[in-house]
Amino acid sequence: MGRGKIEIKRIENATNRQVTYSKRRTGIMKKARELTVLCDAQVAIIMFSSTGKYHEFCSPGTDIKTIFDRYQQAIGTSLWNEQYENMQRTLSHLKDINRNLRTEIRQRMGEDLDSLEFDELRGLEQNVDAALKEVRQRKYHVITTQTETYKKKGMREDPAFGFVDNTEAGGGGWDAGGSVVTSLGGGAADSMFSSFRVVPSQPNLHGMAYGSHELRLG
Amino acid sequence: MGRGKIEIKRIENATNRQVTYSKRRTGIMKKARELTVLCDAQVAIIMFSSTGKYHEFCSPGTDIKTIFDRYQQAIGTSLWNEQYENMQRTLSHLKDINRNLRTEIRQRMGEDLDSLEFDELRGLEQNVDAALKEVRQRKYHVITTQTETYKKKGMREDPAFGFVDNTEAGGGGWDAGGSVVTSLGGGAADSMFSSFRVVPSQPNLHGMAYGSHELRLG
DNA sequence: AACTATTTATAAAG
DNA sequence: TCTTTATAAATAGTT
Repeated sequence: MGRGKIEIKRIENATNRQVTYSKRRTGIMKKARELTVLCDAQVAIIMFSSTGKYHEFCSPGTDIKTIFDRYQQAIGTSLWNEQYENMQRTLSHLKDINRNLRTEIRQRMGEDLDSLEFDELRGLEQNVDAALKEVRQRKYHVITTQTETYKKKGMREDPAFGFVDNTEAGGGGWDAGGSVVTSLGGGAADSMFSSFRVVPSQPNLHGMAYGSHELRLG
Repeated sequence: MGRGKIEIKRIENATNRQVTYSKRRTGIMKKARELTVLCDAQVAIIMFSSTGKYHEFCSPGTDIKTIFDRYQQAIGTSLWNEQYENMQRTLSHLKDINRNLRTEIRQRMGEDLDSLEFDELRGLEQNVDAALKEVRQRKYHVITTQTETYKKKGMREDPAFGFVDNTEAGGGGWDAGGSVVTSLGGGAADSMFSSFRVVPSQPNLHGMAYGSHELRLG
């Protein structure tokens, strides 16, 4: 429809191509709008020109997201399912791990021991016993060092503590700062942390009140 | 363009509407195809008729998902950002919790104590000490019960163990079965589990080899 | 961007 | 739904 018939193949002249794109784009958008009104349909169009410019059309009364969600429903499978499901798998995997970690902590606190076999109990006992020795040793070391430090006043770092392993657990792609404070999923998970006070500047156990567990153990 | 001019407003006759929809839809799709070829453009179209039937067009050499990802990039903000970012927040939150749980476990094992203040060490010591007593008590209980059971042969559940708290940590929306086996994010996280053998049928600490920690504590 | 000869789309009819 | 056909609409080439 024009002064001459044209072959449907790429227009080599860039200017012509751009002009034709503009004209025909307008035409399509108009057609889409008409279709929407005449036939009570919903239409979503997205276009990218060869120069990278984008244009969109969407029937009034809805939006692109809605139409695409509906489309995904229609074809039965989310286009973004793969990424989404990957995250979901990662999430539930992390939850499983966390649940196990919590269980281990509880058991290391002397709780929830019912499910353990005798051999496991014996292993746990030995392990906790060894840990207790380590903690005591460290406590004595600290108190000794402190005393010496107070004596000398020459505040210098103890060489024995130079190698602190800062290896992180995560390592994935979604790192975020911040400390663990709020609840997640509500429920028993939180009770685990109810006795802890996390000090933001020192994300480890600083400020965690071990002593408060005495209430439970009492 | 037809035998008579028509007003652009909803066609009330349902049959006419459907016919017009069909014709014009075909027209738009053809135009889109031509635009794609002539102008080297990328076009994605999704339509829903008033009867709910859907039709799509997508430039060859690409697909709807690609065009929409590109579109989202173009407008600068993901249409599905909210859900996505929620998951990401949840993920990093879980990772934070996970890291803290691991740290607590290591400290309960007598490792990584350097960062603890004296008061924290004292609290930890008391807590581990109390835990040790609990574990020993439970161990003796088990060994006693076992002995009695062997004597009586009257295999019946011990009433004292009837109330096992099965409250779960998760409770969110993305539950999934499966046990914790594979790595997550690689790195130091895995070493935590290297000494555990998770028994799928019993997702807690059954089969976890506490004894193997002796290697570390040497 | 505007013009216009011509092609194309399509409304109505069969 | 498919074809026909008269007519409206779109647009290629031009200015």
